[in-house]
This record gives sequence, structure tokens and C-alpha cells, in this order.
Amino acid sequence: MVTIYDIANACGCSSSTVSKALNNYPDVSVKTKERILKKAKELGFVPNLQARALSTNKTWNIGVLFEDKSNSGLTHYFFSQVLQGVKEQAEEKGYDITFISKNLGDDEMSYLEHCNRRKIDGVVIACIEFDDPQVKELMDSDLAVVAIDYLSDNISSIMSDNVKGLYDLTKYIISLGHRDIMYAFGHDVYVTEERIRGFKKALSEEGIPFHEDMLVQSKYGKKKDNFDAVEVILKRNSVPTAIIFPDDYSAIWGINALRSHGIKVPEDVSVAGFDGVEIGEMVYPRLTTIKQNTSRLGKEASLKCINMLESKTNNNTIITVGVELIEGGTCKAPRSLGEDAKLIERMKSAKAIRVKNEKE
Amino acid sequence: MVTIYDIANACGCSSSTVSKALNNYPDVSVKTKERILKKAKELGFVPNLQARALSTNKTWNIGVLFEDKSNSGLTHYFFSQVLQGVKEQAEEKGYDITFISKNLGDDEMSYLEHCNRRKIDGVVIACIEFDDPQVKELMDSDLAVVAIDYLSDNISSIMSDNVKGLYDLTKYIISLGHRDIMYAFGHDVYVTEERIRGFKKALSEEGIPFHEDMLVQSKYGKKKDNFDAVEVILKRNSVPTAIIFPDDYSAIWGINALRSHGIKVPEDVSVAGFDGVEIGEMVYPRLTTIKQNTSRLGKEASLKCINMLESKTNNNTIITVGVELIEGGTCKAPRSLGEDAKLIERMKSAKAIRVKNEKE
DNA sequence: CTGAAAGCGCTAACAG
DNA sequence: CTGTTAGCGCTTTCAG
Repeated sequence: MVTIYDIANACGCSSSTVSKALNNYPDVSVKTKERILKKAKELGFVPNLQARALSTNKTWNIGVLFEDKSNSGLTHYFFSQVLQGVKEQAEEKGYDITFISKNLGDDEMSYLEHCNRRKIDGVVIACIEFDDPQVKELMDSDLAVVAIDYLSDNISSIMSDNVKGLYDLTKYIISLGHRDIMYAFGHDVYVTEERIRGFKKALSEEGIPFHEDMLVQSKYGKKKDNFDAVEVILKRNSVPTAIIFPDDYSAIWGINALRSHGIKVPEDVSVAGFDGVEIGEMVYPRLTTIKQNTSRLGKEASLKCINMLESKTNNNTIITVGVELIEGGTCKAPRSLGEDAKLIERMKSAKAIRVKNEKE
Repeated sequence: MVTIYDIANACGCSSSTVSKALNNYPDVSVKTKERILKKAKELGFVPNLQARALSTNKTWNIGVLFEDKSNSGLTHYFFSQVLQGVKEQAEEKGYDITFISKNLGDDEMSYLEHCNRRKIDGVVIACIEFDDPQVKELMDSDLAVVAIDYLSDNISSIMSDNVKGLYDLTKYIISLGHRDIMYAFGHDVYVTEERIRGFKKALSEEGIPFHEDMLVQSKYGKKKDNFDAVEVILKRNSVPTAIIFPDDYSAIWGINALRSHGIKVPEDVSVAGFDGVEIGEMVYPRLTTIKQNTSRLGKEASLKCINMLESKTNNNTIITVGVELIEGGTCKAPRSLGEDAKLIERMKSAKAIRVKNEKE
């Protein structure tokens, strides 16, 4: 491996001059600088970042914490798009990305310790387990921390406009004529609170009284949870005319669950999702949803993090990224009262078929 | 920041003894070792990996190259699953993952130089641009390189059983009664060659003569490409009874394209995908496809890479990961000759509608 | 068993 | 403008 000493020898100058030339310091004559640069190229010199980091205390590395309980973080379409945004922006600024995990080398350790060992410059967090004490520890540290969709002291946050998202969506559904709307909300996290706020706001503006049983929990993306949620919804006295799911995957699983009950979407029940990922475009009819600007969320987070650690901006900034209503084909005018009888009929026969299948 | 010197001072011993104690060297008395370990914990000592790497030349870092032209690598479901596998396995072994890119710090550079700067221990490549000279340079280097779905000298490869995948799928479709089958193949890469081999093998075994026009190109996952491919297919004299797409996304876009032509799946045309990603389960009817063991591909690659760089195994290993046929609902017996007339009728009226819409 | 000393490759005062 | 020197934090001989 060729070092700056090799270059210094070859050029007949000192290693510090080489270092200066390589790092574009002003106090090197143009001539020697050129000579050094040329020689460096000739010898195939590659700077050693470990060594540089040891003296500068900067690693050009930003950590990324994308962890959920199911450990499916990366395969979740929303996260993977955000990650892609983080990566692109970081690379453009010359930073590398390192995933933060709980083990490194032979030992287990906390997220923070992982960062400290690697001397990570800053961290972007986009995980739904924000109350994990380890995540808190990270946020309380003096690293440059940026969270996506979460607010806390001493960190910066990139927020998708969740309140507006559910507000717009609910308003839209109401505008189609619905009044019996259910919201199957997701995990108990900040984002969920925000969305419920948007939901209630829209209802109240339209003079529709809010009842607790307009809400049911349906965890993100899990097939079973969504099927269960639909079971709960169908146990009510009457079938709602519209259901909003916590994300697009859930919505599509939900549509499948409804279908298995003999319920047609959107004829019998309107359905909407949240996220605006590609899959919503691929189903027929196209899913009505709120599109989040995932790539932008990632890029903003990355940029903010880098700006913070280069101390070009203050901490504690909150950046909101807009959302957009996608009018697909899964929300239509509500079914008329007269159609209820037929619906109940279809549900019964669907049930009969299910029972029969189970017996076999 | 607390260093081994601080510990040494606090314990009244030398830094080298501390180092030895911390690294489980045998030549330290149990007593001093305990004392040192206790003190280290007490002081909140965190080893500095940069410093360690500088002397040991090992960074506990494996690089990951997941780049395609569209830069959508991470958001592609297949890749994101593979990546998740790589990550999980690496973390279990105590390694971190770093994405390899073409810039770092303020400069642009080759993939290899990126690795050298970071002193990356090994690399996992899963990108479809294998003939990029930079990728070649990386594979020719003396890093521990493992490629997924690509063969080359001096590297190890983890192969999904693509030949068998398309072979099994084609056999299955033939067993349903089809003889007029088209394969919309993907990018011009090794994987595609393999799949075409499997396709031909199945045909020949069943005594179905192969013609070049049974093949049409349809790049992975792009909406437009799949729609175009369908246009090409429909320009043939007769509509085939079955179409195999290069991946599940393509298949679903393809189904949409067919539908826009008034063609029903599977009644008029059977369709199959490849990959076995979640979305295939979410559409109705469920997509018939070949499921690749994506997570396993990632894990094997990661493990192999680590074993290589810890020189526990030889280079040049090829590991094949099996695939599985998923019998969904998009492949049925071929339509009867009598139905062709109706099909042509429907296609005509669909075309009329499309033309009308375009005019508006 | 323990410690002194050299070195990994680079940067950054400081003096010339 | 250039070079000397002293680190950055840790590992690793080698001598005691």
C-alpha cells in the first residue's frame, strides 16, 4: 500500500507537504502541488480513511437506524424508499451510510455505543420503536440526530404531513357522500396520533359526530392483522360505507378480506390506503390513497443530518414534507340503503362457503 | 473520550496490559484482567474502531454494491429482501454493512477505490450491471467478493436456481395443456440466459418446437416496458395462451396491459411471474410464480463473504439456492379454439374504447 | 505475567 | 512556502 511517505520520498519533500497538497491547503506552491498530485496518481495512492479519521475525528459516515420489531424494515416498501432517499443524498454529499445494529465485532452493545465505536458523524432514525430506551439514549446523545416522523427535544425531525393526509382523505371521502366511515389505524406511534387528529378534524368540520367505534386497530402491513381488523369491523351492527386503512398494503389485504366476506369494493364499501406506493397502482381498481413523498423524506433527513454535523444549521428544526391525494377507483359514492339487503345476503352466502371450506 | 491509557492509569498498569485484557489475550492474570474490565465499564470505555483498524487492518465492514441504472436498487422488492438477508447475517457475525458508491468525501472514485479507502474487508455484489468495468475491476481485485446470480473467476457466487425455476414453471404450464407459450424475458444478463435455457429445456422435453418469436424482451418491473411487450405480443398472428413474465411486478403490469386490451387472465391467457414477492399474493387471483428464497440468497452471500475474508473457506465456491413453484390462480387450462372469436371481438371493442379515450 | 517502545497512516501546530 | 514534530488510540513485538 502506498502512503504519503512514499509520495514524499518520490517527490523529495516532506509528508506534511504532501498532506497539504492532497487536501488543497493554500500554503503549498502550485508547482510542488502539481508535482505531488501527479506522483500520487502515478503511484496509485489511495488515502486511508481510518488514519485520517483518527486525527480529524470525522469519518464521513452517517448511521441509519431502520429497525422494527419484525425486522422487516428494509423490505417494507415505505422504508426502502426512504432509505434510498437517504442514501442518494448522503452519497451526493460524500458520506457513506452504515446501518446501526446491536452487535459489532464479537460483542453486543447499544445503538449509541455502536455509533461511538465507529465514530459515526450523525444518525438518521426512521423506525417505529421510538420508545425503545436505546433509541432514546441515541436521541439524548450529542450526535447529530434526525428522526423521520417523530418529534423530540434536541433532535431535528422530518415530518410527513400526516394530519393533512388523513384530513384531506377524510374530507374527500365525505365529499363522495359518506358519513359512516371507519379508520383502521396503525401502531401506537406518534404518526397514528397525528392521523387520528386529521381524521377527527375533517369529521368535525363536516358536522359528523365522532364515536370511538369509528376507530379500530390494524397494524401495518400484516396480512393477519388486517383480516382481523375486518372481522372486528364486520361485527358492528352495520357495515360502514367506507374504511381507511393505515397503509396501502393493509388496504389491499383489507380489500381481500372484505372480498372473502362477499363484500365488493368500491360498490359496497369504499376503501382507502396511505403511502402511495407502487402496489396501489397495480391493483384493479387503482387504490385511492395519500401519497407520501418518501424519497424526499429520506433526502431531507440526510441533508439535515449532514448540515447539522457540519454545523451549518441549528438543531431542533422541524421540516414538513407535503402529501398528495391520489384519487383511485376504490372510493365511490356510498351504497344506497336499498342495497344493504343484498349485501347482507351476499355476506351470508360467503360465510356459508367459508364454513364449508373449513370443514373440508 | 476515555482511552485505554485512562484505564491503565486508573488501574496502575500499562496500556498494553489493558489492551490484552480487553482482547482476551491469555497472558494476563485473571485478577488484573478482572480489575481492568471492571474499571473499563466503570469509566464507560468505548474502543475506537478507527484506531484498532489502523493497526490490525481489519474494519469489520463489508461492502454492498446494489446498483442498477435506474438507481432503484433498494426499492426493488427483490433486492431489498436480499439486502435484508445480507444485513441480518452480517450483523450476526458482528460486521457492519457499507454501501459502495462512486463518491466519498469530496471526490469521485471507482468502487474499488471506495473499498480501499474504507479498508472494506469484503464485498457482496447484487447488481444487474455486471459488465460495468468498475464492477469488473472490483471482482478482479483481491478483496473477498461474492456475487449474487453471477458467475466469474476468482469470486464466489450465490445462484438462485434460475434454470430450474423456468423449467419447472414451463413444465407446469405445459401440464395444464398449453403449447403456445411466450416468455417475456428480462435484461440481457446472465440470469436471463439461464432462464431461457430452462424454458427451452422444458419445451424440448415436451416435444414443443422452439421458435425465436416465443421470446420477447420486457425489462424488469418497468410499467412502460411491460405494456410495450404486450403490444409486441399482440401484434403476432395469434394471441398466445400463456405468457411468462420476468418478474412478479412485470407480470402484474402485464396483466393490467392485457386487461386494457380486453383480455382476461386467466380465462383468455394464462400469466406467470417470477420472484414470489408479497405483491403476487395480494392481487386477485393470486399470481402463479416461482418463489426465490431471497433472504437465503442474501444470508448465504454474507456468510460466504465473511468466511472468505476470515479465510475459513476457499474462493470460487458456487452455492445454489433452490426455488419453489407457487400455483396461484393466473394459470389455468388454455382457452378453447371456439373462444378465440369472442376474444378477438372483445379486443376490438377495447381498442375502440382506447382510441376514443385518446381522442378526448 | 507485565511493560516499554515502535508503528499503523495521516493531520496540524509551529518554527523556520 | 516547507519541514519537524507530536500526536490520534490501539496493537504487537520483545525484553524483563
